[in-house]
Amino acid sequence: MGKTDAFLEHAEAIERGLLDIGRAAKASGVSVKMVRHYEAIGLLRKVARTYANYRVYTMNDVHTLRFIKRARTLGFAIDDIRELLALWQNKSRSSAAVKKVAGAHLEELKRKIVEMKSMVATLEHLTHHCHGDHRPDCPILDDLAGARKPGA
Amino acid sequence: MGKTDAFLEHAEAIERGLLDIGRAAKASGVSVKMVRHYEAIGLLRKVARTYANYRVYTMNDVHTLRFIKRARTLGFAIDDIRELLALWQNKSRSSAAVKKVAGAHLEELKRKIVEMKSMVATLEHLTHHCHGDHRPDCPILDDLAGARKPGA
DNA sequence: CTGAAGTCTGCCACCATTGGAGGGTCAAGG
DNA sequence: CCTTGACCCTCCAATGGTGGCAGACTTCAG
Repeated sequence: MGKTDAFLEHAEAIERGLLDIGRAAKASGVSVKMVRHYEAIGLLRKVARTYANYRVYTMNDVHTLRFIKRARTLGFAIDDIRELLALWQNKSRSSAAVKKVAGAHLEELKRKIVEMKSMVATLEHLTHHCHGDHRPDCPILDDLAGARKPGA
Repeated sequence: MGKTDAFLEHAEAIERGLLDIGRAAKASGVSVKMVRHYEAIGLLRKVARTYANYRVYTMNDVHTLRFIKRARTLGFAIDDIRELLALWQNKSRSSAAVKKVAGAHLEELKRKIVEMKSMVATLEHLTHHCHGDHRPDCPILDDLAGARKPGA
């Protein structure tokens, strides 16, 4: 508070343990592109800049980026992550609120898996019955064309 | 060939068993929007028009739309469908070519399922250990924040 | 001083689909 | 004839998350 906020020259910032965007990206596993993007959409605070307008990150920012990265890896959507970040930073949160977000995502994942498994089942059935040779006859195309098992 | 191609007035077209886009959409299960889109990207031929510039579809077009619809339901990408449609319409195709497209898609689906299952496993583990009550302590946030089982 | 590597902003592309704006057309009924 | 409502038309934009490129500037090492 007392000290001026905008000291900030690149070399000096690095010396003081701060990171430029490249280092922050490497340290968090998020691409430089996405680091900027997350800032643009308000997932990450607007970070400080050097005189040359370079972004300057603290280790705290890197933690946030890692949090985002991990959440993305678990398939959370950006808006979910926005909420999770808010909960993370809110020390009077309830774990129920967190569990609710995770639970909804979990259900969505399961729903999608069921859907894809159904596709897989159908496709495996069809490919199993497809000769896969030089001849044109193909149950896969028959199915797509709407032929429903002529024998059944 | 002999007869002029562009008779085409709306009422007459309908009488002759042709369909306007709304009917074609309903008959195929594809939305009106997407019917136009599929034409725009060359998945469906450029259909004829009435004098008033309304699109006119044949039952053949409806079959194609159903084919596309079914393929999308099975998760095929547009470019895959483009290829499948070409194979469908090519009577000297080899079933092997069809099987190859389906097989690649199948593998991709399986890959995604494995990926999502891994997410589900992690999330279920975490939510299982989350109290989900008024207290702030939450293993889900701990995981996202990078805390790796302090006990282990 | 020069060159390479890093950073800045801004814009476009992907994929499939939906939505809207702003207009024309068709059919039914007054 | 005129209105009304349900169609249809085209064009444009947005979604979500990421990558890529262009043109300009900065930094740092040789």
